[in-house]
Amino acid sequence: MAELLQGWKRTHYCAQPGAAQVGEEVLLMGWADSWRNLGSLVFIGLRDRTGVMQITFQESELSAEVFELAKTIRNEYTLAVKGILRRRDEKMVNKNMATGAYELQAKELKILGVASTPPIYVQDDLDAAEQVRLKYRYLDLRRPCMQHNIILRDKVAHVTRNYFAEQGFLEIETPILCKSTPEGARDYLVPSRVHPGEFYALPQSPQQYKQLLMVSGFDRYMQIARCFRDEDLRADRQPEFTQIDLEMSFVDRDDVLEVNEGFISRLLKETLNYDVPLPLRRITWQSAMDRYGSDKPDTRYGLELQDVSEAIKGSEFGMFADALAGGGSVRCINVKGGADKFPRKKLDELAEVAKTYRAKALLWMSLKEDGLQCSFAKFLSEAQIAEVQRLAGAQQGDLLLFVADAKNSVVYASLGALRQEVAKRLGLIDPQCIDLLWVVDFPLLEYDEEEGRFMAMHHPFTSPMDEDIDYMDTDPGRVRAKAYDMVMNGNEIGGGSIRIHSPELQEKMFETLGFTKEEAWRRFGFLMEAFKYGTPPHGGLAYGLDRLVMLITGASSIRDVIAFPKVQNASCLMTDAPDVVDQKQLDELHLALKE
RNA sequence: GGCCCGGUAGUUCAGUUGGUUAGAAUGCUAGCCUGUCACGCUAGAGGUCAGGGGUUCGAGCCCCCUCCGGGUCGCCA
Repeated sequence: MAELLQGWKRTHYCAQPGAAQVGEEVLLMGWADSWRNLGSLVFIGLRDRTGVMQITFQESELSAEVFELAKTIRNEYTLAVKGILRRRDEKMVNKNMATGAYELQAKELKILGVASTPPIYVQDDLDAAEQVRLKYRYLDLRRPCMQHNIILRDKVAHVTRNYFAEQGFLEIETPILCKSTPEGARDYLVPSRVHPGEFYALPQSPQQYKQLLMVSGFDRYMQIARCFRDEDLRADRQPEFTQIDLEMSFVDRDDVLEVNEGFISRLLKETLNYDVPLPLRRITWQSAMDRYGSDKPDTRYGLELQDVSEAIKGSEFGMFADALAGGGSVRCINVKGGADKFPRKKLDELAEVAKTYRAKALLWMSLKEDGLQCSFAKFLSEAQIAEVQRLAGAQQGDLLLFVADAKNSVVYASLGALRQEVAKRLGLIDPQCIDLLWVVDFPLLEYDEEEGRFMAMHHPFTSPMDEDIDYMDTDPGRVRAKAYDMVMNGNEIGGGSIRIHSPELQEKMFETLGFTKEEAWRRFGFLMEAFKYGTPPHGGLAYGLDRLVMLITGASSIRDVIAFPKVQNASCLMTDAPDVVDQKQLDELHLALKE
């Protein structure tokens, strides 16, 4: 039977008592982490979020009633124990335990909650399937490593609020029930009871609200904001996630970057005691793509891409000729000393990686001791081969991996992925290294073949660069944006831009995106209307808080840093959401389900 | 929507060429034990082999479908 507290008050957390409390009465509350019954001596490990303290129940020192009760304790029982803190004898000290030099000699005991046999062990070395962990998430979260992640997440939130408050930012909440907007991710919709047939949307981000706050004069805004996107999940993507969202007025790009460099440096100092060298390196989007094949390059290792299109020009090799004729390119990476490390079978595995990203094939050139091996040597002259090797900086023992495609996006994506794969396989990544940089000068627009029009690469409120505005009519693909991403170890941890603050330019942007004037006003009229009443130049940035905490804790999925995450099909294994609802609820919302 | 991997005691797994009553560890239950800390010893309970269908004398194992979980491409302004 569960007992009541009846006035008992905890004096310490489990890991707190030490030399200062020896000989004193201490009252701890927590969960039974372990139990060992030696007959007339019972040991209980008592756990709370700070750690574990050993409790001893000695039959000779206790009333029969208390001792009998102690013998019934099993794992995960919730307990309150009153006792005297003892220093353990030298030979009984447990060096594997933070509190191993002490133990609590119990005098009184309350079993506050009994526990059924837990479906998972509440231990760090648990290897249960994630499916089981998520069904019993409340137990999974008792494990010290999970407690650590969640507590560190709290710390990140604290440092964030403190830093931005010091910088004069105001924390302002924005609505969760919003207006659905086209462009961007699929919205989660909420039906309106009062307005039959109409829907709210959950925010994909507070983007438009924070811009309106700039119009209102709250010139520095921040919010730890929940965002929702109805798209497929990944290890680092959940349907609801948290952003550290910022916006500033009367600033240009460098002002935003500077404030945020201060933030990331403070954050990594206070969480990991890591000193970030400032200012952060900046690399243009174009150069990130050319050198690393990615707009979020991991620059902890080399393996840079090299364009060899010029060298192979004129080759009759179909794959090369097609790539160049189609406006694409042939590029390679040089795996230094890789000639002997990738036998045919492993090259085939790498080819599979490349093919995932739509590369038609992976071509290779291996500079082995006993001569050149190359999948396309017969199509090139000796001079061309020599030139390829020169461009790639190839030496004896190196392995060159090539992708040729008429679409540069395929060449970039597949070689970018190969860089990562090769680096992982060869152990080129120093796990201690933290690599931070800005990627700047993103294209404003990118052409979408399916839609047959230009789409905003970032979002439609992003400002073009001043000197590129004129190209919006003549050559939209060439316009660069005042957009920037912060990248950490090959992960995009934050992104933002200077926004358009002129109603005319905003209208022009919608026009370029193929909106009619009417449509643009219907969807975004409130924003363009607002811009007519005196709008400061403004810009901001948003960090993915979950991703940031994942990187800081070293977790392999953001699920491990979110208390109650969803699984791949966006359901919750613990609550079984989403679920069917009563017909009455549907009727009230004027909804009929499709047969 | 596509591709890949997985689902066998509470948990983690093994299960040979398709062949008797599906095993191990751990956890759990009961008993013994005053210094355990992966406690030990003794005994015991515990299975919809994810679900459905098929092939076969016979299916955990082979085939088909479905469900569930993971990774990934598309998607994610």
